Amino acid sequence: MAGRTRKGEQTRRLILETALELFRERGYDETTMRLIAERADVALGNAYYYFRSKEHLVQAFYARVNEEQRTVSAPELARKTDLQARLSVVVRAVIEIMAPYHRFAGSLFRSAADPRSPLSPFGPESAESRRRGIALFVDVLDGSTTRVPDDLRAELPGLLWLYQMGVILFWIHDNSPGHRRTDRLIDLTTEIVAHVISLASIPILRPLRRRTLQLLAELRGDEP
Amino acid sequence: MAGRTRKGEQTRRLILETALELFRERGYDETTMRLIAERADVALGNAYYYFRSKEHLVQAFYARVNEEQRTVSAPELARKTDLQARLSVVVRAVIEIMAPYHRFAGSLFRSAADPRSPLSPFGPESAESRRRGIALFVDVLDGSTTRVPDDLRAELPGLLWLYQMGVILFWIHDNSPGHRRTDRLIDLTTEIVAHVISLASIPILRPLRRRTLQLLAELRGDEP
DNA sequence: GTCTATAACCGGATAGAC
DNA sequence: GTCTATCCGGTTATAGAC
Repeated sequence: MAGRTRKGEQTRRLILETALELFRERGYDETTMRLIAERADVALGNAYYYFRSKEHLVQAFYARVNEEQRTVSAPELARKTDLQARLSVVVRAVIEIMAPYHRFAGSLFRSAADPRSPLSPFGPESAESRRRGIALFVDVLDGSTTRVPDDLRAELPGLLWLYQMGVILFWIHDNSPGHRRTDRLIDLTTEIVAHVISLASIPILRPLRRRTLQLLAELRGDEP
Repeated sequence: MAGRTRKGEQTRRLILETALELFRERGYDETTMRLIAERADVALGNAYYYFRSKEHLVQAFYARVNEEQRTVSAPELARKTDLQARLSVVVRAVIEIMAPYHRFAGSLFRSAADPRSPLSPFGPESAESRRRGIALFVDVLDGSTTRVPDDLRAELPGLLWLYQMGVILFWIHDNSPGHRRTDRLIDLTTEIVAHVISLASIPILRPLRRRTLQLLAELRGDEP
């Protein structure tokens, strides 16, 4: 594997930092591999030695966002027990971290939806980063005072992670100053989501809940 | 504009049919503009004369799917009044029509999520095709016997169109034979969706409904 | 307005020498 | 690990024929 020696690690890091810098400055398409290599003062082929493709640079970006999201949210999560508040903290964090990459993130989501792309958040190459993303929502739930029915508890983190993906998709299309519209979306939707979760226990909705859970259970299992 | 004369229309059609054929056979990336031109027996430049980019060929694909979905669903819609049944008809239709393009559709959804891509279903270039897609769900609702609160009625077609996009996204990732898993998803989710819509009228859920509609109202208006 | 032919540019990706 | 040279395909440009 690439980047095993001290020197290799340094070169790898240099290339990644340069790439992220350029992504922020110019977006995805305008950032050519040639430009990354040039600014990092390495040969084009060398960039490809460390990152098999331009898309693999993006995987590295995902991993970093993930990591920072957890770090940034931790102190606030330690202080809050209200489900809406906790949800809001982590979702706001991910948007805040990605903020400098707004333009970049747009082109990014391209590959995200392609199942054969190594960048698809649903694909096998992203399993690890997805697992970590979902794990954060396990913490969000575990630390909250809201009562969640046991059957739902198992599925909820994955659903909340999907919800977060939805927010990110919205943010990508949001050009309001300081992503105000996305902030507002988070305000309103975390409230709705928390409300729905608390309603999930009431009797009239039991059939709906059972049906929904059955659906989720069925869809698990023979995923490619 | 290109394709105004009879002959031009024919050439345009020839290029499009050839492209769709190749998309079915080889997917998106493997289908080069050079290959399309070659098999259609036109010059490369001529293909670009009728379709400004490879992505514009895809817009044409969207339009056709849209059109066929309406045609194929029409007879069944004329006979059914149950909301779940009607929903099921149109969503199944769109999957059936796209079935031969499964691999192709995967790479397709790439550009779909990029707001700056001419293919984004949320972008201005797709406004017309989106409008038509949503219009079909207006028909689905209008012909059904389910009672829908007035405030919700305005928003629902757009939401159902989004739901359909979700199904398509699932289908893209579905490799089960004969897209059985997607069929099952449609069974279960149309039932859930229809159920939720019918529940929307009951009093306990009124606050939730109001809040959700307020959210949607607020998000409309200053979209980029 | 339609179309051909051909050359060129650009950027992602790879091969193979050092 | 790193470089240079090269391939490949989307896209553009040009010049001219019907």
